[in-house]
Amino acid sequence: MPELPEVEAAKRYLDAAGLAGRRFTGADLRWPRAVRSGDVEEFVLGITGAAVRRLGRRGKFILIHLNTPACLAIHLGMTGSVPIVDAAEPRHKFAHNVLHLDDGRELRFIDPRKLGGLWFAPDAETIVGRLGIEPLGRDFSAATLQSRLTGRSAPIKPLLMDQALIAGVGNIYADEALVRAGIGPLRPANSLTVDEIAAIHAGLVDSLQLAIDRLTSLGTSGKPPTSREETRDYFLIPRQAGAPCRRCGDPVTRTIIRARSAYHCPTCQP
DNA sequence: CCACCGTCCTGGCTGC
DNA sequence: TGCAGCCAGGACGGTG
Repeated sequence: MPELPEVEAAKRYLDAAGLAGRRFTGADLRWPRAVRSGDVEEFVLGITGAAVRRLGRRGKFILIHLNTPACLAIHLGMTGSVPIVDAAEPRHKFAHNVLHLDDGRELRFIDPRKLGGLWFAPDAETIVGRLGIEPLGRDFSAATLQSRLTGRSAPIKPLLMDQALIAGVGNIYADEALVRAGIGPLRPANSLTVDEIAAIHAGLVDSLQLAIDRLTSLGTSGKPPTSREETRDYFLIPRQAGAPCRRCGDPVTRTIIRARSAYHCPTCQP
């Protein structure tokens, strides 16, 4: 479930928790398969002793830039979270992997369904270099979106979720962008007009920014935001078939597109 | 380029 | 109440 807004909120949480400037003193990897960058030994050796220079985000990846100057990256998958807690605190059942800090705290990677992951690489580009454009970046415009969609005959929704095309958009915000634009998820990308693409662009930017504003207004104290309960009521499209569309009140429809649940309002999105 | 499949995982749900 | 079985979800690799 964490998509760009939730990952951004998690990154801001880590910033607020004072991760920058801290040094990793070691790692306890009880679920080593979470390390996706290859060698687990290399991961542990790479971060141990390294200090955090600054935090960043690219798509759905949290980037922890080190002073070495390698990079540690975290992907939350669907159920991941990254609280920083005192090492003495009892460990959560699913806190399989723990990175020790030099101030007596630890960064715990909690991930019940184990779809998230950890990366270590000499530089961030190695990890996130293949990602597409940042939808909240300066160079993401209706025109750039259009150029990236030209010649594509696939339905628009899975294209919006293609990380190599646009970084950070997942199932929920793709649906949100499309309902804002009034466009059905199955519309072939090459059938969209310039105005429709502009509406999708605006819908994407609006829904992502609104979610970030909401998540961060909840405050960064305590545990990282988990999104679900916190944003669910603010989605235009309820994620339940038959539930009323928040815009027109008509029941929304659930469609399976590429093995993903797509919710849309047949009235608002003809 | 497009579509589909399997893989990773387990909490939470449905149906019997 | 118990239990079996399915499903969701993101990314990636493979096949046609």
